[in-house]
Amino acid sequence: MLIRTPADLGAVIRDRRRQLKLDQAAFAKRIGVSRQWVIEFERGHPRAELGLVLRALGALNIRVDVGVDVELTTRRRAHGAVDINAIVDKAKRLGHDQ
Amino acid sequence: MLIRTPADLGAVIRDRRRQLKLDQAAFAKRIGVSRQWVIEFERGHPRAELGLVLRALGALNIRVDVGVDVELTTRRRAHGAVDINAIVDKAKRLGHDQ
DNA sequence: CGGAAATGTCAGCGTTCGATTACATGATTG
DNA sequence: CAATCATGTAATCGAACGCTGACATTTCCG
Repeated sequence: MLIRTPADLGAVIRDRRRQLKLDQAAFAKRIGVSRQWVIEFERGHPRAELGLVLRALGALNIRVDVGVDVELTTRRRAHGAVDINAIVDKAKRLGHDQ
Repeated sequence: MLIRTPADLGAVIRDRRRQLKLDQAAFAKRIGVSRQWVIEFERGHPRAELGLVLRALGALNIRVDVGVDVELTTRRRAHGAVDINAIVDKAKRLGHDQ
């Protein structure tokens, strides 16, 4: 999923956390933050600390990829799958904006 | 590129900023932070605010993608784009597990 | 229904962010 | 060399983070 805002990330994490059947307390403990933090972050807190965010993502096995727009930064996927995503992404971009 | 730590992100941004021939001051101004912030962030500051980080990435036209390992979670796009990704992802998922 | 579990809210508190300002070092170039 | 620009360092300071702990609310089953 394409991330644009902190709220996007919060939603992703919440979904994933539930998918893994973790409650906020267990999740918080696992990444070493308070339950409060989880609540605020899932709500899209824009000032959450980067390090904690990355820990949270890692704990849920969520991959973070960054790459420049069109050229360069070819990405490979975790499992030797098709790179159809790359193709699709490129197509979408050309068809839309930026 | 796969992001694991704040330092990874700092490096990406620094590279990209230079690629675009922006100095720290101009870059900082563009995203509405102090030059100090840029310095610390490029150095890998782990407690940088998520919102500012995303703004910085956006200002440099760096995409941020997140996704679960093999299975994936998402649907829900920011702007009405094709959901081919979802389809592809689902297909991949069916082929693998869960 | 009733109670437990999960989630959300509130209020204090120490710590630290990020802005600001000023100066120091580095690199480039005339 | 000297001037200029880019980058790094330092110190102050208000604002906000994230933690703790207690309570409220919602959700979920027996």
